[in-house]
This record gives sequence, structure tokens and C-alpha cells, in this order.
Amino acid sequence: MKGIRQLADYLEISIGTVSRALNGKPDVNEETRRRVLEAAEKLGYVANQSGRSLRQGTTNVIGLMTGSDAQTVENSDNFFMGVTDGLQSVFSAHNLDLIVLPCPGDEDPDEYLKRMVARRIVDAMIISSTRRIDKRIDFLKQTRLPFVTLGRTSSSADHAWIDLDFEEVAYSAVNRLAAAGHRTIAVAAPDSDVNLGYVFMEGYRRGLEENGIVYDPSLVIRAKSSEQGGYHAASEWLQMRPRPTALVLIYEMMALGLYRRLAEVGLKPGRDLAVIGFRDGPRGQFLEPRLTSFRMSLHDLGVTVAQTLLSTMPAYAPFYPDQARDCIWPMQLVPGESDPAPAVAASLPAGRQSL
Amino acid sequence: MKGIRQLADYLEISIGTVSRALNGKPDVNEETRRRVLEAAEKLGYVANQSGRSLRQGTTNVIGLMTGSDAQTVENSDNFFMGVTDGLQSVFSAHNLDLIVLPCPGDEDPDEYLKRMVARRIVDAMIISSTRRIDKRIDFLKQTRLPFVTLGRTSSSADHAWIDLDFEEVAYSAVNRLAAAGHRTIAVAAPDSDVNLGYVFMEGYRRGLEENGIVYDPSLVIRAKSSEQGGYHAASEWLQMRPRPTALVLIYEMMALGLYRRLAEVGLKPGRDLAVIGFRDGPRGQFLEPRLTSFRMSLHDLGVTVAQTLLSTMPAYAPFYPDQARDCIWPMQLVPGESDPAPAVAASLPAGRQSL
DNA sequence: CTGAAAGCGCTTACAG
DNA sequence: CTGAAAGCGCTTACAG
Repeated sequence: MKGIRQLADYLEISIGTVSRALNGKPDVNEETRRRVLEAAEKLGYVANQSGRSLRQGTTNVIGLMTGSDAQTVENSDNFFMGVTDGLQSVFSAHNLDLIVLPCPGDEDPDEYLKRMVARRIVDAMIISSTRRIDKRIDFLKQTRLPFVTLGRTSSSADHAWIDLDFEEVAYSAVNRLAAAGHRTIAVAAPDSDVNLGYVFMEGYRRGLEENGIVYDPSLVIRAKSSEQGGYHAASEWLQMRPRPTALVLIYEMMALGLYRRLAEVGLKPGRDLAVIGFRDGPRGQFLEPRLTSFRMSLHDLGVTVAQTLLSTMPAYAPFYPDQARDCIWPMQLVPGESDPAPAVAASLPAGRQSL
Repeated sequence: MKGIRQLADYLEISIGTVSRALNGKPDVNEETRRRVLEAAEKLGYVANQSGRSLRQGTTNVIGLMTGSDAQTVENSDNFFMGVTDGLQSVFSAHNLDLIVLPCPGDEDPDEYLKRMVARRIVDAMIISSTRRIDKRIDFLKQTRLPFVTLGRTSSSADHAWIDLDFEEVAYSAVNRLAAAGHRTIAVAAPDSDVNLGYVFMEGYRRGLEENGIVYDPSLVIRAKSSEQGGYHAASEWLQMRPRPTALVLIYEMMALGLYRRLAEVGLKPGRDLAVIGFRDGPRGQFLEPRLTSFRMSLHDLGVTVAQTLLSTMPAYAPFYPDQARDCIWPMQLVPGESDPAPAVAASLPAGRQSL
């Protein structure tokens, strides 16, 4: 089966009618439509997307651009794969296909995005790993390609976005630790300029403030959002005097490295240090002690991202009349075993830092 | 900037010349070419892919289809993200773009593939998570779309493929454990019909055989390739009488659940049970005890997959004249702390199974 | 309800 | 070396 021409010849009708029948246009005889659909199915005909796109000016494809930095590649921890399913459940209802556009590690994300947009292979874009000031935003606005960002920016007032509630997570983590009696609460935050780092720190500071704890910059550990970063953060913590009794992590996988580092010096998370991670997931759940973290549905997040995006596209907006243009995605605390009261930690001797 | 027409008008030359200049065709005045490239850069012109594709019959896009099953989504553990970079480093040299096609969880992979292929959005496909008998292979051969599989099938004789050396990994894991004195060696294998499960089991049995150990089907634990599956496998192991002193895992993330389950009953991997995982990665490295596993470069794997694929495409084959059509990807043992001799494990009392 | 025809944005023989 | 023209596979006003 080559194209619509062959199908039309086979049916002995014109290609126009075939096209109308296939695309569910009105004013097609029901019997004709049935024959066309049947023949298309039988001969395995599916419209060539290039032909459609060229004529219609739309590709019916939505792009999800994922980060290129080693950080994202190594540690996105299937975050995107989980979101993907939610996205597709919405898109497929409109016959839109989702493709993932992975920016190569050695290519500038701004350039990559430009190239993808210019080639017109997608009708709209979802971009993630937003930085505080993200050039991609201005570029997308200028090209008038519909888009939504997974993550805020400093200029979020004028575009559609969804972001996890980093602020609230940090805030309630600190709050919970303070309520349990912790007074020296460290935080492991990103060493890059991703926007979420700033938001997270705001929540951390608000938490401290509300509990009458003075913010101490020396308790902010800058680390990679990875297992290695967690290992590093633990090493930093071991050097601190006095050692904070609690530590809030921006990324749950850091816990793995942290747990290991503590074990190496005979210390145990949940006993010698209270730890709260970020996203609840299989990794944290099976740690011993189980990591206290925050739950969310990746699928539902994907659904909302998709709906938000579609609501900005004229052709689909009518389906989502009440969709908000932005959304802070809530997360629910899931108590684990890693953040008890500071009793034990505080009573530890300080003399083991040489380990 | 709309299209080639505008660019040509701006330069006051014909669109044919613009196209030839842009595409590096010979027989273009160098001065003209320079002017065209300069103007394109200045005005941000990039050819509309639909126009090109329709005319040329190629899209310059390679698709990587990733699995849809919950297993793959939750646990691919960034395997694909790592491979992606290697793929792109090869493709970009030919101006090919890689897109990831994530099959939705609720769609049949065979149907999804058919749809993507029929729409002609890619020139070639990389498919993964191959099953023993995989309908996608026959389909792709029939459509004559170039493809390579990441994973073997039972019909691998007649298509290009690359696969990790599951056989050798299982074999050398068993060999190493036997050399350390283990005689009852259990294995955690997939409960699905992915092809790698069969290959892995072959290596396991060969390892036993060469060490004069009789294969005992009751030591084969069927489990999901996930943290949860590892937790489950550990529970199964706890029930066994006598308990095997060693366990080989098909997937390294299972170790997390396994470690947790053992900890819950006061047992410790590397002391009460020797464990060897699969792929060496940040997850396993930071476990305590560090997981003995096998190292490989995801990037290099991606490079080889890309080269193998291109060597099957007439337009690119000349660049890769000596490329093999298939390849078993080697992995190197990285000793960890999780698989000591059986001394301690064997001497344990058998009476704790009620835990 | 259907057919004939235009045209989306390109690339590429073909003439000159 | 360049231009004019055909045509890739579709969809969609327009006629009838």
C-alpha cells in the first residue's frame, strides 16, 4: 500500500472522497465511508504524515523536550517516563502523538530547541528542567508555538506552566522536623541554577522562620542531585560542628549515597541523623530505614500538563474551557522511618569526624 | 521567516538556488552560497521538514521505541537516557535526529509500531524490550523499514541486533560464587517472556553445570524486575529450606528491595546471603554493602547500536563498511562487597523463617 | 454526496 | 552556475 492514490484506485472513487471518509468529515455517504474504512484497514493504509502536515500546517505531534545535562540523564529517575503515560492518555483522545526530544548532551538546549521548532516536526512543546531565566521561553513565545513548561521560571507570569510544590515540600519538611524537636536543620540543595533550587530554598527558609530558627547559610550543602551528591552531602555533614540533627534533601535518590556514607562511619540514618527526602517512590520506600518523603501521581501530573498545554492551543482549547494556565502540583507527606526526634543524634559524641 | 520562498525573495534569487546552496550541493557559486547561508542564519530560516520529507521520501529522523509496560516505565532506570547520548553522537554526524517514541501503556506495542511506521515519521527504528517471539520484527521486515533491535529474539538470525551479554553475566556470576564455595545458588529471573530472561537462565545453568552443581528448578525465583520484585525474591528465599547461600539477580535494582527485606528480619546481604546484581550503576554502587555487578558503557552501547542501524541503511552503509550486523555486548565484573564466601551464611540457624 | 483541482514547502532533474 | 517547473501525498474549498 503506497498512498491514498492506490487506495482510491482500488475503491474506484476519488482521493478526495477517500480523504473525507477517513477523516470523519460529514457529507460522506455512510456506505462509502464504510467501504473506505474497511479497505484502509485491509490494505493497511495510514496517511503519510508529511503530506498531511504540509497541507494542514499541523503535524499532530507534541514534543516533550528532555534535558541533556548529565544530571538529568543520570537522575531523572524515570520521572519523565512516568509522566509520559499521563500525557498520552490525554493526547491520544485528540489523535495527537507524543514524541520525546532528548537534547544531546553536547548541544546547547536553546539551539536544539530552535532547530526542532524550525523543522516543524511538532505542533507544541513541553519543556522541562527550567532555569530561573530560561531563554527557551522567550524564543517559544516569539515563534508563537504553543508550549507549557514543567517548572517555573522568573518570568512565569506570562506563560503556561506546572511545577511541583517544592516550596511547600521544603517548608513542611522543616516544619515536621522542628515539631519533632530539631533545631539545627541542614538542607542539601542543587549546585546549579535550576529554578526549583530557589523555590526549595524559599520553603526551607520560611519553615525555619516560622519555627523561630535563625537561617544559617553554613547549613546549606550544595550538591549534585544524585546518589553521588548524597554521598558528598553526608561527607559535608560529617564535617559540621555542631552537626545538624536533621537534613532535608532536594532529591530522594541522594538518600542512597547518604545512607552509604553514614554506614561507612558506623552511623545510621534515622538514628544518628533525621533525613527527609523529596519524592516518594520505589527507591526511597525500600531504603532501610524507609525514607520520609512526599507522594504525588506522575500519571496525574502528566494529565494536567497535557490539559494545560491543549488549553493554550486554539484548536483544542474548547475542550478545556476551565483549565488553569498554571498550577502548583501538591504533594502529600508520607511518613517513613528516617526522621525521628533528635534525641539520639544530639547525644552523639562529636569525635568521629576523622572517619 | 516563513519559508524558502521568502528567503529567495529576500536574496532576489530562485528558490532552487537557495535550496542547493543550503543543502551543500555542488555547482553553486561560492559567493552565492555564502550569501544564502548568511541570510538563512540571519533570518533564522530552517527548512520545513514536511516539505523536505514529502519530496525526498525521507524524514531524517530515527525513532527509538521504548516499552510501555509498567515494568519498563518504572524500571528502565534511565537505561535509555544513557544510551540516547551515544545514539545521537553518531546520528548527528549525518544530520539525523533521534526521537523517542514511548508506546502508551494501554496500547498494544505492535499496533503502536504499525501506526508510527505508517505515518512515515521516521526513516528507521530502534526497538527494545524484545520478546522471544516478537511480532514487531516480522512487521518491520515486511515494511522494509530499516531497524535494529536492542535485544535478541528467537528469529535473530535475520535482522540486525545488539544485546547485552546476559548469558555471560549469569555464567560468570555463578562461576564466581561457586569458586568462593557456594553450592546452592538461587537466581531471580523475570516472570515475563522477555527474551533476556531465557538467555540469562542459559548462562545460569551452564555455570552450574561447569561447576558440577545440579540444576534445581526450585531455586529459580520468578519476580518482577523492580525493587518490589527484589523484596519479593528475598521473601521467597527466606522460605527456602535449606536456604541457598547465594542469589544472582537479573536486575540490579532488585537489590534495593532485597536488602530491605533482609534487614527487616535482621539479616544482612553480604553476610547472610551472597548477592550478585546485574548492571553496575550508581544505584548498586552506593548500596551498603556495595553490590557486585557488571560494568558497561551505555554511551558506547548507543554508539554501536546507531552504527549497526546505519550500516543497514543504503544511504549510510558506505560510512560503516565493516560494521557487524549483530553484537553481543560484553560486560566486566566489578567486585563489590555483597558476595563473600558462604561460611557465615551456611552456619546460620534455619529457624528464622517465621519472620 | 462526489470529483477535479489547487496548493502546502520543499528538492531535483532539466534547460539554458 | 542559475531559473523554471514538476511533483512528493495529502486536505479542502469549490462546482456540480
